[in-house]
Formats: sequence, structure tokens, C-alpha cells
Amino acid sequence: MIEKEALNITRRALNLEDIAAKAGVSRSTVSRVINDEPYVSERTRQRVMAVIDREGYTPNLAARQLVTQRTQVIGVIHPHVVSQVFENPYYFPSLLQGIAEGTSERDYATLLWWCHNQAEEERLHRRVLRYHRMMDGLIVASARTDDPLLKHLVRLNIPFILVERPPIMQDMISYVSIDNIDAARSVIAYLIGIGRRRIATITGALNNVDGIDRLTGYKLALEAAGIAFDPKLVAEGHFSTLSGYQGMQQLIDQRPDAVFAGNDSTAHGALQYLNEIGMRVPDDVALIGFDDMPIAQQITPTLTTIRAPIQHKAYTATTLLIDMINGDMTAPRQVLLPTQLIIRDST
Amino acid sequence: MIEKEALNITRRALNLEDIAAKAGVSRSTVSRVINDEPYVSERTRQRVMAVIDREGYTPNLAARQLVTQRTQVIGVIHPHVVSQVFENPYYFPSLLQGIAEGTSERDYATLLWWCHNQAEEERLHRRVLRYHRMMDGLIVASARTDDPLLKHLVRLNIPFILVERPPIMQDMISYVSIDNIDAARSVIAYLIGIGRRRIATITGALNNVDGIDRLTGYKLALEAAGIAFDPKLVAEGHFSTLSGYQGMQQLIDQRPDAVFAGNDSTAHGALQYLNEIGMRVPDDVALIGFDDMPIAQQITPTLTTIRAPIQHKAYTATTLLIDMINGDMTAPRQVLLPTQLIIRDST
DNA sequence: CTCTAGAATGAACACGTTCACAAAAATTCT
DNA sequence: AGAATTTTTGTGAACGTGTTCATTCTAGAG
Repeated sequence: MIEKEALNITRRALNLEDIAAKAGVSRSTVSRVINDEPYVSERTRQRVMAVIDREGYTPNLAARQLVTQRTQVIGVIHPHVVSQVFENPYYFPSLLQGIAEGTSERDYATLLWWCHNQAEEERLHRRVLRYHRMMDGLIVASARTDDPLLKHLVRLNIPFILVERPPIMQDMISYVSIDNIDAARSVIAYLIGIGRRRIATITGALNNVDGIDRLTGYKLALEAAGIAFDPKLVAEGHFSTLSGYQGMQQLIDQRPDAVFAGNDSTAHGALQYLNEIGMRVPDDVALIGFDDMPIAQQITPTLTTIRAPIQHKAYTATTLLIDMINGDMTAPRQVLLPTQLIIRDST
Repeated sequence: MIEKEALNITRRALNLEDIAAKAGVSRSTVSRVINDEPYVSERTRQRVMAVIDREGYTPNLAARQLVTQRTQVIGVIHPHVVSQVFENPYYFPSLLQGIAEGTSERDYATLLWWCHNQAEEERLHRRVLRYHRMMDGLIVASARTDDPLLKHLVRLNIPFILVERPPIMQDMISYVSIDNIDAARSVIAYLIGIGRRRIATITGALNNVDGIDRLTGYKLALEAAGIAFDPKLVAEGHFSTLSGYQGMQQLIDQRPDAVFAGNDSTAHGALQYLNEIGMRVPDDVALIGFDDMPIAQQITPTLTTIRAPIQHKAYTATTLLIDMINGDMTAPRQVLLPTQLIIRDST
């Protein structure tokens, strides 16, 4: 018998019963101690804790999940990630940082789902759905307008929240976003206020809700000021430096006196073209970006832009999601966080 | 009875037994079908599959994990993340992309552990250790020289791999990294080859193995060329643009004719200072960075630098880790990936 | 037809936890 | 002191899967 024990090289991990035996109590008492439940005498609690620490016991999470139906894990899905992440490299880390803040507070773990290329998107969806039992809820970090994922999630009845305004079913879905429309509107109003009249825009990606909303705000502000909307003053971009450069190239013939770019990278590209052809910023053309990336302060002139509380957005989404999971939320919630206009030298 | 069933709003999910009943077979047959095991007749397999698809059954992963002792999940831990991630924003996304590639291929999920601030580091370690049963293995994305985490991981006997050269126990620990020492050495040799003699360096963070190794390579190259090492030509930085600016400020009195920066951000900072005081690059001072970040091509002059295959590094680490998990690896493996010198206008 | 090897299937157990309930012990009240 | 209450502890039944082993079925050989 002793030999058999000694030969047993790959020892199985300790379980509740082992700890109970060593502490001279029953399995459920140990369970109560671990889960901080009442109705355990202080003396017993101490003794059990001592054994747990000494033996280095950690609970088997799979067994716990099996009976509680809870995993203490949330998923983060970012299906069409590649280009966007590399165009605005601060967005994703900021997002994750906010999520980490929320999950750390509430003791959740984070399962990350993202693609290494565009073609994998479909496969990723399938994997997420197949593994959905591992997650109590899901943060959808980027939904395309034609994304079938959301419908699947609704069908599976898994709690989820978006960090953008959803492209479909907006009343049914919870989300936390920034008020892109209002931010764009106020920034255009500001440009009008400082006397600009031929205000062009290089949009963000228009299969993306953020990009669409910023364009909408642009139009609304012009309308409010009684300036006719001119499609020739709109160049379609996709959040990249290159698209800013090309967009500016396309717009220059229209002689704009101001350009509102879809984000700071785009503004940076536009600036590069303006520099090349000798146009002065802000004297000839005022330039405004979006997101307040670090690049905004690194270029000359420093860039007027809109600061979005990305990390805070993600944090809010995370805590809301956990509330949903815990059943503390009955109806879907929609939150729009305010942005801040940062005026620098480019306007 | 029927009413009771109908009233049961929150229906429990389907399990193997349900599928078995609907298909007219036993639970173990369904299990065999799902896990692609032999000894199931083709006819039975078809019938079971049809039921599974129709009912939309997915296995309960917790139950499976409980019996197989496998989770199909790997963890990624980046404990002291904040400053570093924001100084080199491309590093972390590239890393995750490589990991995503590896996990996607082998059908693993990724559990992400990182801090939202420095103070959380200790807490994060504890959480990772407490949750370690959820992971088959761990990728350690950034280990400080004084990090106690590695010892804990060894003690717990959990498979793990580093994506840097480990600060301790180098023979015992598997890792995939780039050959920082050799890269730095060859880049200095190149500078010597083009006639530079007073070669200064602004180091990376020196509590980081990458930073230390790059400095070591610098020293070795000088030694090999018979140039005496001069501590006054070394400024300590920490991978940031600001530290590059300040480092250059500190070094300028030494009249260097070349500067090797700890990374491209640092080089960028150095360039800003050189521009301010009217020094020409590369005529007066040659400048070299590390990492080939996008900024290297955005500044004027474009930056000579070293391209590191970060994504490939992470991919390799991921597949090796999964090999470890599957027991396909007996001894620890150490892999150093080659780097590439990218010569541009700054030298 | 019988016999046999091998393929196909099912019954029962194990995994480690939580939870509901029962039992025992301690405390308070009359 | 004895009853009533409250605190503390233990027992047994889930949770849903994989796995072992015994049993049944099938096809082919004699």
C-alpha cells in the first residue's frame, strides 16, 4: 500500500475532501470557509485556513463551474481587428486597460478573441459560439454593419454589450459609446465660429458606426449654420494615415479652408500632403482630428482634436456587463460618454 | 406534469443524455460521435449528427474539463504593462496577433492577464495563480528581473514559456526571443564600418532583459573593434520618446558622431532634440533605432533600425507552449530568432 | 447451421464542487 | 431545568462529461 502511494508519481491535485480530512472537518465546512459563507465558527475557520495555506490548495474551477453555472470569465471579441488596430494603436490597449480595470475590481477573468487576419473572421465567430459556455458574458469591441454575430448572441441569450453604437437592433442592445455625432457637430460649429466656411471632411471607415456618426455630425452642424452640404467636400477615408494623404489630395482642388479628419492618423496624412504642396496650417487650412492620439502632439503644428475617454468607456462597459450577468439590469442600457475638444495649434 | 414543464421558463441547456434519447442511442455513443472516436457505425453517426445540428447542442465545457483535466485555454500574462505598451504601441498588438495565429490553428482560447496600473501587479500574480486551473499553460509576456512569478510557476508545475530571455533560471525555462545581443552588435559594427567612431547609446529600460542585452551587444561590438568603452557615451533611457530627448541632451556634450537608441521611440526623441539644436542627421550624427515601428518611416530623415519579428516570435512561442502541454517536449527549449537591419536615411 | 472474431453499443463509475436538508451542538428564553 | 431557538456541522444528491468494461450484434469461415 505504501509502495503504491510512493510510486504514484503524477499525484492528483488536492481536493476539498483531502483538506477536510486533514483539518478534521467535513467537505462542506471547507467549502463554506473558502466561499466566505456564514455559519462557520471562528475556530474552525482558522484551522481550515491554516491547512489550505499549508497544503497550497486551490479549488478546481471546472467542478465549481459545473454546479454553479458561472465561470467568472467574460469574453472580449474584436473580429475584424487587424487594420484598425494598427492604424490607431492606442485604441485597443486603452480598451483592454479599461476592461482590465473592471474585471480586476470584480474578480473576473478575460478571454480574448481576435483574428490574425480578415479571412479568419468567420472561423472566429464559430469558435466563440462553440466556446460560449466558458463565458458569463461578452464585450463586442467592434461590430461591422453587416455583422451576423449579434443575432447569434441574442439567440443564445448570452449577456453582451457593445463599445460602439450597434449597427442594428439599437433599442434591444446595451452599449457604451462616445457621442460621435455630437462631438463632430460641436467641432464643426467651432470651426464655423472661428470664421471658416469651406469645411471639408475626410471620413473614417464608413462600414463602421463611429465613422458614419462623425459624418452625420458634420452634416448636422453645417445644416444648423445654414451652410449647404457639398458632397465634393467629402472624401471617404478609413482611419489610416494613407487615406488622409489621399483624401487631402482629392479635396485640395475644392480649396477648403478647414478639414475635419476621421481621426488623428487621417489628419496626420492630410498634413503631410499639405506640407508637400506648401499650404500652411492653420493659416491656409485649419485641421482637426479625432481621438487625441499621441501623434497629435508630436506633429507640427500640434493638432486640434477631440479626446475620447476610451479607457473609461471600456471600464463602464465592463461593469455594466457584469451587472447584466448578475441580473442587476432588467432593460438594455445605452450610455453615451461626453468628449472633450482639445484646441491646439492647427486651428 | 405537463404544466410543470411548461412553466419551467429558464430551461436548462441540452446535455448528452437529451441528445442520446432523441437519437435513440446511449450517452456514450453520442460522446463518441462528438469526439470523433472509432467504433461508431456510419449510420448511427449520421443520425446522431443530425440530431445535434437540429437541436443546436454544444457540449458543456466545464464538465468536460472536469474529467479530462484539460481546458484548451492558454493564459497570456503581461504584469507591468502600462508604460511599456504605450511607449511602443505596436509591440503588444503584434504579440497578440502572433498568439491568435497559434491558438486559432490549434483550437485554443486565450485568457488575458494584464494590469491597469503598476500597483496591481502583485494582485494580478495572485489572481493568475488562483485561476491557474483554468489554463493548460501560460505565455509570460514580460518578466522583470526581480519577478517572483516564474518561481511560483515552476513550483506549480504549470507549463509556461517566455517571449524574452528570462532573467533567472535560463536553462530551466523555455523561451522564444530575438537575439538582441547579436542585433546590437551587428548594428554597431555597421556604424563602425561606415566610419563612425564616437558611438553613443541611449539604452532601453535596464530592468528589462531586452534593454540589458542591447547594451551588452553595444559593448561587445566596441570591444571587438578595439574601441574603448566610455561610460560617458551611455545614457540610460526607458524606451520612451521623452527619455530619448533627455538622453540626447545629456550626451550632446560628448560630441558623438553616432547614436544607437534603445528603440525607435527613443530615437525619435533624440532626433527631436538634435533638430532643435540644429544638428544634422546623418551628416553630424548618425542615428539608429530598434524595432522598426511605423514612426521610423514617418520621421525625416527616415530611420535606420532593426526589424524584429515580434508576431512570429509570439506565434512560435504559442506553438511551442502547446507542444509542451501535449507532452511533445521533454527538455526546455530556447529559441532566438534572427533580426534584420533596415538601412534608411539616418545613417 | 454453428462458431468466432471483431465491431458496435450501453451501464456504471469517477471527476470535485455546491446546495438543500438533516442532525447535532450551543445558546437563549421561560 | 427544560423548551425553544440559533448556530454549527455533516450527508447525500446533483451538475454533464469521458472512460472502462461487459455485453450484444454482425459478418464471414468452416
